[in-house]
Amino acid sequence: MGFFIFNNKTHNIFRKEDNNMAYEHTAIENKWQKYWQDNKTFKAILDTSKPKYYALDMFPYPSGQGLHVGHPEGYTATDAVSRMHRMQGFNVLHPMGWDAFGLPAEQYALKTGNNPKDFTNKNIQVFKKQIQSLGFSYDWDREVNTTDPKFYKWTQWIFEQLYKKGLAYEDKIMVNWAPDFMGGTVVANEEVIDGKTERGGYPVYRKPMRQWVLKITEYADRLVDDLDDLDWPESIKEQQRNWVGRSTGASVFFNVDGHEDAKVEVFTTRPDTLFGAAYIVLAPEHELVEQITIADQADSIKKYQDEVSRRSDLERTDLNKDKSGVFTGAYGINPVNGEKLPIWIGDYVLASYGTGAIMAVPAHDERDWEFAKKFGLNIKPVIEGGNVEEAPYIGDGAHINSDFLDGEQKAEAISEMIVWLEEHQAGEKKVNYRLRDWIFSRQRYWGEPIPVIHWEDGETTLVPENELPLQLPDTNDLEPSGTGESPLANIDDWVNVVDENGRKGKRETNTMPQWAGSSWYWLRYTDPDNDMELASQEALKYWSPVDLYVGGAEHAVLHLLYARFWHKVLYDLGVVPTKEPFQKLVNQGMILGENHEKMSKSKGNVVNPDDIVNQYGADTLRLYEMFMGPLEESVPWGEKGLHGSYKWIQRIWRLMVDEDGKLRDEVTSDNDGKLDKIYNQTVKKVTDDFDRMHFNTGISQLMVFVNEAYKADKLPVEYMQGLVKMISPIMPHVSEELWSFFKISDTIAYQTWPTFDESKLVEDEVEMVIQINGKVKGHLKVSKDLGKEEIKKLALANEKVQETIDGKDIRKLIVIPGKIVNIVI
RNA sequence: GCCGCUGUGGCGGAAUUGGCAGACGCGCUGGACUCAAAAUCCAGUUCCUUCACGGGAGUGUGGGUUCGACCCCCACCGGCGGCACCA
Repeated sequence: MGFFIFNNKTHNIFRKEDNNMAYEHTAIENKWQKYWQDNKTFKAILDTSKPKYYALDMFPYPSGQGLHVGHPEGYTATDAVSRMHRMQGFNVLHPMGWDAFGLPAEQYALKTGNNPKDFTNKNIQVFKKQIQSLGFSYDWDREVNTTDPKFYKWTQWIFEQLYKKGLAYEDKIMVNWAPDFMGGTVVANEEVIDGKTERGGYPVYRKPMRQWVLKITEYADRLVDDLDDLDWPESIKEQQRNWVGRSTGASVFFNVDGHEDAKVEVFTTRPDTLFGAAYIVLAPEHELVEQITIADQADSIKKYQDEVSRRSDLERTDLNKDKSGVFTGAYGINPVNGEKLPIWIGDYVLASYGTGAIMAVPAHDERDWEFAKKFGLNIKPVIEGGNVEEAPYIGDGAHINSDFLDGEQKAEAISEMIVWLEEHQAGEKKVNYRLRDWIFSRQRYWGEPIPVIHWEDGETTLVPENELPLQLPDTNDLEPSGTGESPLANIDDWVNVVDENGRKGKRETNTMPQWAGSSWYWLRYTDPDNDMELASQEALKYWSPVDLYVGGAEHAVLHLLYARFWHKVLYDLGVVPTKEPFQKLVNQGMILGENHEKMSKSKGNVVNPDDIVNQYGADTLRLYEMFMGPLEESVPWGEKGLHGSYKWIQRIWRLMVDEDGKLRDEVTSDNDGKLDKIYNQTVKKVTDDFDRMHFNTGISQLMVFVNEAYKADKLPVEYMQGLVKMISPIMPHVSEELWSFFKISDTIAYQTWPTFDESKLVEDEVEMVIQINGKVKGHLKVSKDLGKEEIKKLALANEKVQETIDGKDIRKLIVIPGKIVNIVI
């Protein structure tokens, strides 16, 4: 215990009367937030002489609920990375904005007769204030807002480019029609859960409707292949691959017996099992059904089709695993052996995937096997192994009953069959995708208007580029159209247009989905005020790509896939310089309630960040969220842990500041060397851990250093400055305040990140472990350069070792210099 | 059902290349300071056993590879997330 502790004790006596100089989080945080704002400390300026770093958060939807403690977790992580990079000499772009189109604002407006714009702007103000109270180093001059016409001008511009490239088209397609939802609207597949709308839980029906669709399928291969070069979590890449669902196989053509003009095309990933095909199944909606059905079966087929069309998706999949189907009476000819195969229809074959028709190989496919068992169809094995009467055999094996494929294994048989099919014009190699084109229109007011005009003569044109943005009309009187169109259909002034020749037309009343703005917003941050381009080439070249993108895993597929798609289209147009938008992606985990359950109002376990900031301060909240566990994991909130973080900040404060509010006398330029090793170790570990976003372990190393510093008599000023710098990415306010004691610079934000001296880390003596049969029996302090033989001798001479060996034979002796000796007896 | 992740003290979590399991924090226990409490500082804290010295067990379970396994391999069990008749 050094005199420093003693010193502290004596001062404690006076603390009761005078604790003015204690850590005052509110005053400090207000002071520095104002300083940063007034001085535009974090303004990012394009400067090609410096290396850039682009750290991005997924921008939030500014809901009326305000900020949740989950938000600051990811934000603090990117903020810490940004602050550290600034200190390491990078030119950092760290922006924030608002994904502000969306359903709640429109619902609110419909209910209350207000304008969604005002409501949204109010929510943004609340969100912004809350976010600013946490001290993030955003460049607020680059704030974007998807609902701002200056922003959505370019969303519309991108739509027009898609249209010109043939990637946006209108189609009458089956959509998810939710008549009870907001006066009737269409929702995307991904917004339907168990036959109900994701929000509100209204029933959803299939209905054909005119929709705008984006041809994302054209990019399917690139969306899969380009994942390989990205530094993303494997789970997210896997989800995207599954979503695109690329599968390689073959198309096989079956002629229909007695119908010269009819041909059934099936898709299969197992063309090698063609000799085992027992029957063919068409989706009930398949276009050939009517043509080939024989008169006797027509009634039952019709009845079945009606039945199926009334079934919801829920009944077709989840609830009904029982196979159903009806025989058409027609037969297909197996091209490889001329066998006649009965053609059935059944709803286990989906019209939307592949060709809507399959060849059934019941011996080697579970679904086909169930169907065949139920309807007593032939089950013929073509691969050895298993008993196909008992269960389908899915594994690999030698082919049998397969003519020229007999004896071959799966992979070989597949390629040989494809060669045969192509030679005989009976089929071809084929790649299929699960991914469907992206339904891009919504029947809503509060979204970007689709810049299209439908003229009375049937022509469809884009709104000319120089007339963009096509603004949403202001209105306080939103009415559901009731027809399935958006409320815009009621606003005659806006909908009806006349061109210079007197031709009449109507504007497209569909608007874009919420995904539109978020599919390109990160580009706008690079040059947010540009009226001529979505961003200048110079800015895009300098700042692209996003180096670090942090957000929740709930956007694993939709947002991140749509964003990649748009980015690739813009890349093809020469607008952006990189193939992919986000080089590194990190998903922060969820913050759970204290009861380990997801935070929700109904469970009463929601923590409001405002309360934490008031009681403990933003630095404590930031520290706690970074210390509570690995960023990627879901971790439960704990009030006790939060309090511990608060105490640690005060402990640092007291380490350096005395009761008179001055730097302690122990902080000195006189270095007695006692903290050399731990300090250099700390710089090394913290730099490394923060770099890898392992904040919890980096912070723990800083705690170790502080604990050591408390035991030291002298606190070298250089080390104290280094400490303040190292905590500044996590706790920026208190760091600025402590930094100001050194009177070096006004702000710590651009001070140089500490470096470590490697020579201070190596010790002349190392402690080695002596094990006997893998169990630790003793330790050995030796010179780090000592040779194996000497170590061996010393180890064997150890008293404890002698005792344990007790004259037994040594069977083996392993020496790893500097680490371990293991004696096997 | 399939795919991915995950399982370590009372709790959150460490262990970077296969080399002393449990860093750091919370909680708890004890001590110092105080009339007292709070705060602070110091020390201890995986479990079982022992007054103690010591001994034994131990990273979801069972096996394997290795001088040595939280770490690698095989099988199984539990938790979380995703997909789900995708041919």
